[in-house]
Amino acid sequence: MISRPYDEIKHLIENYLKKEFSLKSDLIWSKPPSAELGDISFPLFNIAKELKIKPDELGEKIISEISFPDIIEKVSLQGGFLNLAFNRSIFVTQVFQTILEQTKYGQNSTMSSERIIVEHTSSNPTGPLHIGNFRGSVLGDVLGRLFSFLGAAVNVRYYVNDLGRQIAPLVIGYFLLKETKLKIKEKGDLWLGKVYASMYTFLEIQQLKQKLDLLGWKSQDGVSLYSLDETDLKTMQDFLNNLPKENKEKDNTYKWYSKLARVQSLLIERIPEVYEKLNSLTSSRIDDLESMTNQYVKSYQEGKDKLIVEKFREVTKMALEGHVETLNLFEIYHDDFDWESDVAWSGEVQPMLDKLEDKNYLRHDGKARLLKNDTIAEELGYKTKYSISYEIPDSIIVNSEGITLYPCRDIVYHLHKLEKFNASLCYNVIAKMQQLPQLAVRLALYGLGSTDSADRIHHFDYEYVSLIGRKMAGREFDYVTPDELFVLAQEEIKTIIEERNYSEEEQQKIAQKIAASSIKYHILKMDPQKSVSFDVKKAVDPNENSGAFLQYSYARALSILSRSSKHDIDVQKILESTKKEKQIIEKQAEWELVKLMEELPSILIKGAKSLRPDSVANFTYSLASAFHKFYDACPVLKAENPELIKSRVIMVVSIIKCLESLFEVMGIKSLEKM
RNA sequence: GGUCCCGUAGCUCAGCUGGAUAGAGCGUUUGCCUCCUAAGCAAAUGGUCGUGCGUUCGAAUCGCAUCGGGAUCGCCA
Repeated sequence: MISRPYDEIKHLIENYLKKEFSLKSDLIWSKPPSAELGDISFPLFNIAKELKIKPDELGEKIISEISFPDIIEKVSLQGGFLNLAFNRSIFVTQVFQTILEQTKYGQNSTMSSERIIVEHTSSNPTGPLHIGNFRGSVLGDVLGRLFSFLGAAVNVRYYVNDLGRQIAPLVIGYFLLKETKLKIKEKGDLWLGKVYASMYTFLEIQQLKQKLDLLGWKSQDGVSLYSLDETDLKTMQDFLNNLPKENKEKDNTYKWYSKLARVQSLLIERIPEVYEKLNSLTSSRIDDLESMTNQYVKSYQEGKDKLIVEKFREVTKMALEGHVETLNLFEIYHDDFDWESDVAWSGEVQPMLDKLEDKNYLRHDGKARLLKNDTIAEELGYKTKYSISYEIPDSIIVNSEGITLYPCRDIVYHLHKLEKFNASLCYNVIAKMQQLPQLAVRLALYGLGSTDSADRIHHFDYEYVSLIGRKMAGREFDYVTPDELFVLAQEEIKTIIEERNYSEEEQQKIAQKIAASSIKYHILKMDPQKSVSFDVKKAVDPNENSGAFLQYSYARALSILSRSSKHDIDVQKILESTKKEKQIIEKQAEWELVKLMEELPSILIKGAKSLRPDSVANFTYSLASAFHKFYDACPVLKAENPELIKSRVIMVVSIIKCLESLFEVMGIKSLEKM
């Protein structure tokens, strides 16, 4: 356990109060609003009330009866607050020693008894990652790093959703193009995103046309089933307008029609080559895309048709490779990849459904099956346990075609997920949108009797990211990818570096590292629960975001050390002497910096326990900021006297260690020069 | 309509196990490189913490109500 000066003092007073007054509640410490009042403060109101004494009287008693250790220099009482000031020299000597004696400052074994799975990203292999799901990647990555820094065994997994119905049109389109020997000139996942957007639109247009046919609209002869040409648009509009108002389908169909017309023209504008080429291929080669899609999905789910399996795997692997490439740019890595299709082929889905059926936890609606979420939650005490008082809606897990839906595989997957790593905890870093399906999985596990497993699985949810003024939509090929942000950020950064004397190669390297950390930091620093409207300009602006600010503080610190020999200062020697000598604090900037450095270990623990990786990011910012202030206010190598030089050199070494730990936790690369 | 999340400075956000005068960055204005990297520092500007009521010695923080924004609620994941 970490012993902090703050905690020591707290325990000292607390123990006194417990012994003398048999105090029951905990003592709380806070920071005084201004430096003159001291460094640590105890509001006495609550406990004074419990002990039935006036706050000031209690304060007097504490002051007169406790003999404070040397580290406390001043004790005072002010309006019910007991304020204490540290002896800066003793405090700093102690902090420096703690920092220097650890290989990695802040690393500890708080979580060493845990084995934790972090599942993150798990994006659909239908296109590139975009900043929406990338937010999950960043959060999951840092969460994993944090747990691992605190001693937990961490296993980072990616669940590949390769079975979704939406993959089939992509696979169909991909092979239509492949047969034409078309060369792919861009990143695979981006390419697939274009194919997916096109094919899905064709499918929807077909469905719309069929729907309108049912309502009595007649499509023209010789017009493609998969596109809305001008005559289509006109006759559809007229037809829909002339439908009687009371027709229930009218409004929705009209909306659908308008949306598709818009999407079609958007895609023609954005990705003309792919869209038009695929349109003609699909029109001439495929009679009925919808039934082909269903056939493909069914066949892949069964996994018996080798050719189909190969086709799906080829496409999904291509997408996945693209995702991994993107993630690696940002120092984000996975240990294992689990394929949804493997879960389906394990043959365990049907027995699982049967079991739920036997226990009467499924509701039938035609061929469709619904999980009786509320019944399970009620009967098995889930509602009481997690104090849920509202009614949980049922979830569809098998559709009316008899096709099992995503949650079915997810349930089976989760039955085994914990075993795969012998995990004590599992965090699924998944968008908030998935709240209900995630709850359904847990409830299904309850229903299946795996209560213990269910309780160890947590949905770490984060809000979605939108672009300013619009939503991101894969089906409209409208999203911002981390890759393009990376390129933009690099360009911005290069304009700054150009003024310095770096070689082309160095420039490139530096720009890459800064771009990656800046984007990552920009996303990480925000509360996961806040929905974000993403401003590309701001994400990429080196002045706006502070990823560079952090790296700059590190580079500045290193640069001081690298110049030490020129000033005849032997850093190694100074470090060796720290155990014997007392350190000096002269200026306020130094004092603020030391106090922050002292907090680092507890910030990490708090961040991990409260599942707030963003708090680590924001702390790092404060620390870097305090260092910049120190840098400006306190010359190190040219300090007034040798003692001060020593203390400040140790300060620099300490801040470097602090930043190294924090960078490791956030997956930010440090730069020696920038 | 039910459920969940969010409303803090012109903009983007910290602060929320209740604590003293609510903090950063961007923006606007002004200083600081003969001195360890100016991607920095210092200063000015800017807030009835959505609104109301309640609990409390004390509320941005807790409770209730209300308004506004977002997500989700039977066949997509």
